[in-house]
Amino acid sequence: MSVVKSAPLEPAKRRHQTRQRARILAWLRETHSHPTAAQTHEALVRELPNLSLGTVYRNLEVLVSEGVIGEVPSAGGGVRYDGNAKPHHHFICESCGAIDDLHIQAPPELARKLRRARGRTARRIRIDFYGLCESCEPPRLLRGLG
Amino acid sequence: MSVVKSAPLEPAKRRHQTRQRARILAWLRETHSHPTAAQTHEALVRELPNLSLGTVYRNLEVLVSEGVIGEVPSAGGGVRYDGNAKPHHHFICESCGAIDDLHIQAPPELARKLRRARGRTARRIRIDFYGLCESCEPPRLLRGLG
DNA sequence: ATCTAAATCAGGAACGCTTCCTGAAAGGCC
DNA sequence: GGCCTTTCAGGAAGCGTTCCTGATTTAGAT
Repeated sequence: MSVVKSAPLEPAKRRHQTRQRARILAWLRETHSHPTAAQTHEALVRELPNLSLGTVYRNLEVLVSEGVIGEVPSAGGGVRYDGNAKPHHHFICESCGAIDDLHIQAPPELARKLRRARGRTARRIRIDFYGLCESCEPPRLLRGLG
Repeated sequence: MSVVKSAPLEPAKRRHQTRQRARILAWLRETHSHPTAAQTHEALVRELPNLSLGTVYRNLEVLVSEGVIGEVPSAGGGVRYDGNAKPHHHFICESCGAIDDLHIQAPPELARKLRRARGRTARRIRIDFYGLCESCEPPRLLRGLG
């Protein structure tokens, strides 16, 4: 048996703060798009010339696990990241794949419906609206002439 | 310039019906889980010994584009397939990843909120509830003693 | 400021899932 | 049955992600 070390209370995990992670988070927050890991790397490699793609992946993973950023499963199967940690929903363009944040609340009715249907409680509800964004929507003239 | 062929009206696309595609669809429908392409292949390769994984991918893609089955972007980043084409939503267990179909309707209020917030119309709304499924939920005795 | 141990990094190799390519087989239509 | 097209199996190629290595950076103590 091993003796329990009387170490001082320590946080879940000791983390160093690094320039790389700080820049990744900052850029993710000032960007309103929802970039992939590769896009994040591409955007930052100018100011951190030897930032490696692996580092980007690792740090995105860390930030997600800390709940500082969010993941958005995107259309093409890839994962995208979202610098906005506050719960919100998305409008996703079926044509160009653009993702737009929606700051609307899920109606409490939904939680009730779930409880009725399954007796379960949702810790989180995610709502994705699919449609055509403003740029991809064909102009009215071509649509509703009849 | 080329002369326009006076071909008879033909459906969107002419498709052969094949045993492979039929079995993939049938199995997807009788399965209540939401399998990946690999799992689908694994399940069918017994009765169709030289079914190739590429064929599974191609046919799943065809069935999705026809709207006969649905895609469910799953937690691990992979894509899962859903033999149930009728629109429905999902309850996803945060612990074990199980996906359960919910046959509830999105409240019309949601479409209104979207219109108010962005002036867009949703062709489809996806709602994912995240929580703990029955098997993963800790028993009441351990929870609410206080 | 210097030193030390642990965390993190860059770079590249390895891995797994998905797509693409080819010749062969089966389906649909006459 | 005969012909043309679609679909198939199998394998190679492609792409995104994870893993591995030794080198570097960080935080905290001296």
